[in-house]
Amino acid sequence: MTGLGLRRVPSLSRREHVAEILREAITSGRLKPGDRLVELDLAAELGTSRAPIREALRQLEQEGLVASYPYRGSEVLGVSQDEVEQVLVPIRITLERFAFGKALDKLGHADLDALQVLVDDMLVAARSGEAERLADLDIGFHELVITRSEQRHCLQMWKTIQPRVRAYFRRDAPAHSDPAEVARQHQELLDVIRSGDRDAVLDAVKRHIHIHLAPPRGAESGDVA
Amino acid sequence: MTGLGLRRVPSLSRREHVAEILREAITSGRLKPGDRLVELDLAAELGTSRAPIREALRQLEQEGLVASYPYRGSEVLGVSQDEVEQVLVPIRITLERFAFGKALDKLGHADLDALQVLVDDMLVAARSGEAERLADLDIGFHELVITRSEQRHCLQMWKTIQPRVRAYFRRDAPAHSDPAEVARQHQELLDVIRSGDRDAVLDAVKRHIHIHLAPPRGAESGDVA
DNA sequence: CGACGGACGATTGTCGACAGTCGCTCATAT
DNA sequence: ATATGAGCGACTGTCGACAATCGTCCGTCG
Repeated sequence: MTGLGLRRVPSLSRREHVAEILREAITSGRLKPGDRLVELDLAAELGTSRAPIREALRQLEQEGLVASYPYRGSEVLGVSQDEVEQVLVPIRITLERFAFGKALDKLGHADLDALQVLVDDMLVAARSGEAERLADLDIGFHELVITRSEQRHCLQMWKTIQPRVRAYFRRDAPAHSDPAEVARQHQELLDVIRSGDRDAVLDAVKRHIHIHLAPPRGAESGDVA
Repeated sequence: MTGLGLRRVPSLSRREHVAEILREAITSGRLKPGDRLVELDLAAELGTSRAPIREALRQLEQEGLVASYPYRGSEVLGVSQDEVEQVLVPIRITLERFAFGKALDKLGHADLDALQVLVDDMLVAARSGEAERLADLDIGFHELVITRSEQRHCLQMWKTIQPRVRAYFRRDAPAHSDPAEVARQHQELLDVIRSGDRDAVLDAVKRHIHIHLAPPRGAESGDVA
């Protein structure tokens, strides 16, 4: 009975709530790679039974944040730089190019305004040094467009890989770019979207993600090894 | 009580078993897009309780084969041609290029022999018209290499998208290429792997998947719309 | 005759209990 | 002292029951 931070909100299933909490704890670094996840402990902590916990763990497993071994429990996973740069970033580009292309015709004025608000907020967050909030806004920007694309498989895959990317950058990557620059990049992208030039958008998305996630570190080339 | 096709095999958890059965039913087309999945029915059918069923459904949901709506159940999803060609294929290429690159140094003689056996079997399957078996061998070939790459995130993502690709081709795509050609393509790829030339392998993988999954249908280009 | 609203059936979400498995400890024998 | 293996906790896997929710059917009222 308890309910430690758990609200009686009916709009969000318990499982979704649990997954959210755990995902946040992992991507934020509060739970580190190698940490063990004991179902009973988590259930007690979140004031629920093990059933929702187990289902949430299955989901996090598919997201690559957690690994489970039969009868031996689950642990938090790490993410390698190679994986992020050579796999996750290209996949994100593929997904977003497809989604942005599909979304172009469907973005209305209200959507463009909402995107502009997000960008404006980014600037505010950047100035006041709220890194967490900046990251949330960044994610919100992309997620809004992908949602508008009405490609649910695409959105779902994006949500699947996103937490891993975020976990990597929050845990292992040093602050990699000027916060204000992040806001500026999104403004640029939004401007291109407004132009309606499909090819330009696809190209901008590619550059945007590359710049944003994998800033040039010098000339690395012999990476696959 | 019963146990309709359910073995007391302890090596495979019930959940994994359920997921396997459902995945097969969906990719084979026995369950069609729009079909409803009722937990209690599935549980009865598979001689188990709802718990493993639910966890399996969560997994299939992440794989994009089914969708669930709170308090309203789950249904089988369809896969569009656009999604396969513009999203799943590029993602598969990204994943496999990365994995094959990583696996190159780790493939021993035994592995190469195993791959050769698979290719030989493909030829047999192709000749006797066993399409199912041919597809299984195809998947086995790629999965073996990816497993050897020892990139578990990569393997897991591959397993996540693979069922969708298979479902699409089994359901909606007409027999798209000569069975014998499939075997030949893999022989070629294996030969390049044997050569050890990394760049050649990466290039071969790209071509292999493109050819195999998206045979030229003429000149389509205005697709994003 | 059509709109509204409560009751019902079907199905999902959650819970607590029990069974099975794993790793470790500790007594025993060599 | 070391190897062995039975016993024991701690935990996960599974089950059956109960609570919550949705869609629909049907009776009532305008």
